[in-house]
Amino acid sequence: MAGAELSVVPKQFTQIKEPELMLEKVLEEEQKEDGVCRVKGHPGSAELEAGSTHGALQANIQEEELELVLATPEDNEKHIVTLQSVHFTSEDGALQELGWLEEGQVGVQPAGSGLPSLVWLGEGSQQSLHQCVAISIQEEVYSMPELERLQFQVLEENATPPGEDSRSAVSLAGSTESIKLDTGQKEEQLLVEGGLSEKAEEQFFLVEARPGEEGRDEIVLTISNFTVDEPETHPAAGEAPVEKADETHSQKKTKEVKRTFQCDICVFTSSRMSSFNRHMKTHTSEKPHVCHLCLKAFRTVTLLRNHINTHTGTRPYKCGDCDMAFVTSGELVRHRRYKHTHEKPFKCSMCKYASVEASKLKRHIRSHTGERPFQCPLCSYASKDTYKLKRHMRTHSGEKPYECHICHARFTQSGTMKIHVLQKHSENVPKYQCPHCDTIIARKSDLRVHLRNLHTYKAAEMKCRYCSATFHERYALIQHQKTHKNEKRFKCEHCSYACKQERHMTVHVRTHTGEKPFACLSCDKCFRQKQLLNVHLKKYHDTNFIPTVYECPRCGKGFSRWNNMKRHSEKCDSEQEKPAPSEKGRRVKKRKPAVPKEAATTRYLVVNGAEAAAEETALMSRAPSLGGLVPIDLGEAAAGSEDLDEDLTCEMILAVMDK
DNA sequence: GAACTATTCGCCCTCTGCTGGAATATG
DNA sequence: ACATATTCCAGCAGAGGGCGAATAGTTC
Repeated sequence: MAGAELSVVPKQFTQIKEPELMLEKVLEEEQKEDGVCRVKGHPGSAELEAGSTHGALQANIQEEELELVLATPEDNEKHIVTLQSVHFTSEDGALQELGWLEEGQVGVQPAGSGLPSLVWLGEGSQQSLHQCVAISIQEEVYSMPELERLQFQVLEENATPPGEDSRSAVSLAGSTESIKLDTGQKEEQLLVEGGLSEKAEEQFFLVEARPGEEGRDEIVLTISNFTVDEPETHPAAGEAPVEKADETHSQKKTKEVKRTFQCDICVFTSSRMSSFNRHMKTHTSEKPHVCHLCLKAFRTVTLLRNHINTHTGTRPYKCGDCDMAFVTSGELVRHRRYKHTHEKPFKCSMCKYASVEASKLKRHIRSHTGERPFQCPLCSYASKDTYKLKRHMRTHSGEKPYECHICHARFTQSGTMKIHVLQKHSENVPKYQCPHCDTIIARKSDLRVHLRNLHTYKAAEMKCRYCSATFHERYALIQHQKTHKNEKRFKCEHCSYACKQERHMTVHVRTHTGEKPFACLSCDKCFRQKQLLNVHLKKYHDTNFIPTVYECPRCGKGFSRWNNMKRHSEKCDSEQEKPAPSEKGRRVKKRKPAVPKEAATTRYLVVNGAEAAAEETALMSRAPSLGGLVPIDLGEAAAGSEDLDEDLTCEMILAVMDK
C-alpha cells in the first residue's frame, strides 16, 4: 500500500446522529434481523474495513461529539476518545448526508496491554468515500500534532482504494501495509484521555466491526447498546450487561434488533445471553465442579462427567468397525473419518490435500503460504506449528528425552531412536538394494544419496582419468576406470618396461637417468629408491640389525628367503640328515655374520629387466663414479611373482642379492 | 440450564528427507 | 602417509495423522 499524505482541514467535531438514526441508516443498508448489519459500499455510504477488535469499543454519545470509551480487558481502564471530525479532504457539506462515520472520522482504540489498536477512517466526499479501515496505532495519548506524521498499520489490506476523484491524500491502494497520515492541523485534537466523562448514566453502544464473509467485500458491524450506571461499572467478567429500565428511544430501536453480547475481554460475541454467560466463565478461575477421584476441577458438569469417564473407562461411543471407543460422539465421528470412512471434508484449494479436521487444513495451508507464526525466542527459527517449535527448543536445551532401552543412548526425537534400535539392535535389519548396482545400503535416505551421487545423469561430462572416455553418470565412470586397473598403463619411453602405478615408473625411469636421490649419510652411497637405502642402512650401519636367515636343514647354509632356501635344499645332496617331511625349514634369527671383505666391496644395482641391466652396465662404463656396482635384473629374480610392481619390497631385493 | 453437537486447540506421534561429521574404503 | 570417495549415523526439520479435551452453538 503506497504511503500517502493526508491533509486535514479544521473541522468541528463530527456530529454523530442519534443512535436510532444511525441504526436506521445501517439497517437501511441491509436489514438483518440478527442485528448484524452489513454495510456495503455504495455512494453515500462508508465502506468499513476493520480488523481485530479486541476489547470493547463503546461509543459514548453526547450531543455534539462522540466519545469512544475504551476498555482494555487487562486493566479495565477506560479511555475517552473524543472524536473530532478529522476532515481529510472532503468538501464542505458533502458529508452531511452521511450517517454515522460520515465525513472523516477517526476512532482510536489504544493498543492497551498488547491489544491492537483500531483506527477508523471515514474520509472523502460523498461520491468518493472510501471505506474506514482498521489501523493499528501505538498506545499513546494522541493529539493532532502527534498525528501529523503517524504511521498506521493497516490491519486489513484489502481495502478499496479511494476514488480517483477524491481529493483525499490517503491511498489504500497497493500492497504496502501502512499509510501516512499528515494532518497539518494542530488545532484539531484527537484526544485520548484517561477516565470518563463526569456524566453518570451514560449511554453506550457496542460496535464491533469485523470482516464479512470470506470473499465478500463487506464489513460486518455488530451493534448493541446498553447503559451502565457509571462508566466504572462497565460489565466485568462474568457479568452480563445490564439493561436499564428507562430505555431511550434509541435503545428501543436497538432492541428491535436482536442484540449481540460482546465479551469485553476477548472478541467473543454471542446473540444469546446464556452463551455469553457461559463464555464469561472461561475468563474466571471459577471451577465449581470437582472430580471426587482426583480433585481436578472443571467449569461445567459436562466436562466433569467426561473427565470422570476417563477414570472409569466409560466410553459410551463405540466404533462399530474396530475396538476403539470414545467419550463423545464427535470423537467417534472423527475417528471413523480418520480410520474407516476416510471422509475428508476440508479440501485445500491449492493442492489435492484434504483433511478430516479444519485445523489440519489450516496447518497445511501454511506450507503454501510459508507462514511461520511460532518464533523461537532464542534463534531465528520459526515454526509452522507449536509442536515443531517445542521440538526445536530441544536443540537449545540439549534435552534428549528418548533413551534406547538396550544401550541407553539418548536421542532428541523418537524417530531417531527408533532407527537406532532398528539398525543397531535388531536382527532383521532392513537393507536397501540399489536398483542400478550391487550396492546395499542400510538406510533409505543414504540410498537416496547414493543414487544422487552415483546414478544421476550429470550434464557436464566426466572424463576418465586414464583415457579419453567420457561419462555422464559417475557410477559408469567408476566402473570404466576399474577396467584400467590391471592395465600396465605406464610404459617406459626408453625401454619395454610397463607398470600399473606411476610411482613405479618414476623409480624405473631413474634407471635410465641415473638419478639416485637417496644418499647414505654414513658412507656416501646413493640409491634410486628409499627402500634400497633403508636396506642398506640396516645391513651395514645398524649394529642392532639381526637379519632373518633361513637355514638349509641339510647343509646349514643360510638364506634370507625361505623359498630360496627350499629350492636349495631340494638340490642339496649333503649327507646331513634329511629334514622331516613336515619341517619346512626353521626360521631362526642369527646374529649378522661379519661381512666378508668381498661382499663388503661388492655393490649391487638392482634393475628391472635384462635390458635395463645391460643399459646399466653401459652407463657405468661411462660414469666411473658408479663403478663397482653389479647390475642385477630384478625381473629375473622375481620370475613368477604375480605383482612385481606392487610388491617391490626389501625382501625381494634381498632375494636378488641372495641370488 | 442441561444436554448434545460442532468446532477448535493442543499435544504427541510417525514417516520422511536432508545435512554434516565420523568411520571406513580406496587409490 | 595422504587425499578422496563412500557409507554410516545421529541430528534436525517438514508434513501430516490421530486423539483428548476445552469451548461454542444449538436444541430441548
